[in-house]
Amino acid sequence: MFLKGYLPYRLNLLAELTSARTHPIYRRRHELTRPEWRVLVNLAEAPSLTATDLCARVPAHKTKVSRALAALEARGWVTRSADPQDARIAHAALTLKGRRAFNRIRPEMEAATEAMLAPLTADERQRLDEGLKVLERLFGQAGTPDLTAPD
Amino acid sequence: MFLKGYLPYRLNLLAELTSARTHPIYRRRHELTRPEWRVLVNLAEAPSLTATDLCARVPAHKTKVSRALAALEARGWVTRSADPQDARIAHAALTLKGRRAFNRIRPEMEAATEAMLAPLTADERQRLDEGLKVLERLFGQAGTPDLTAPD
DNA sequence: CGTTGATAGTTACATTTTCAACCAATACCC
DNA sequence: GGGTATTGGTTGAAAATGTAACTATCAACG
Repeated sequence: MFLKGYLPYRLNLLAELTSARTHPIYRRRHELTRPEWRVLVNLAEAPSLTATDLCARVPAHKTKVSRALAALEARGWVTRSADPQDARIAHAALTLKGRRAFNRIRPEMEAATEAMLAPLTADERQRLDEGLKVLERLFGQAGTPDLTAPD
Repeated sequence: MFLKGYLPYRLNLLAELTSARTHPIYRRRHELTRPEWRVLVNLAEAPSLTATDLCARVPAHKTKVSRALAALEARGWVTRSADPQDARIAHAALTLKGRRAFNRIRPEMEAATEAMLAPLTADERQRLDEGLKVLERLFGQAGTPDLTAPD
């Protein structure tokens, strides 16, 4: 069988299966698309970021980030302020309302993830983490594909 | 930091990074969407499958499978034949042309994956496989989310 | 300065995906 | 049988994404 040992398939399947538990939380319960959620998380972890920063951190193509920022701004969760040096750049930051929203959503996400992983022993969690780290190191160094560009 | 240790994010990112290497092959070089490619692979591994079988194996929502099958059929890579017992069911199978196409694409996909993993030692590959198996076992047994339904 | 090229970000259009009906055929049940 | 619910699969409209082109600003160099 080709599929069962095929790494991109295994990863995509596992990613979908885990997302199936968490996606509905931000999607249905909080009406956020995935790029919006990711932008929200990243903004929650930094005082302010430009769209380009977000592209690298999310990571996502700039059109996704642009639309996610526009949606979050329209919702009053994000403000953008012009850079004093460079008029092309805007610095995005969470508003108080945005931070409160994140603080509401975050524990729901963590609870869903923990519930999913509950049956795993400490040793299994360790092995899972090790395995993912192998790939993360691989991509961390060498020619990481540029996700900010389209395929 | 919330994100760095957050499993769904880690898995999605790794899945995207690996797919970034393989996706262009079936996408650009062979003009296949991802659902079409997955349906193709699954049909290559079974003599024939119904749309419902494919939904479970791909896994994907039935509209994706329906459209993928229609596209592959239009291309002459798949034929569908009616079930003699139940007129609702159609059995899909690869044509010779479809099988040849798969036989052309498969080694390209394997080569791209192997090139990506080339820097890994045997031990690292082992740890990666172990880690993924932990999750696969977890989902294999308990309440696996139903990907054939929408979120 | 003035032209040329790069960069930050948005917008428009095509393709995909999602989601909610929908049709046809079968199973269930009285 | 005859009604009702289920199942297999398709279709159409709306939402999301990918892609390319575009605007505006800045940098570099003559």
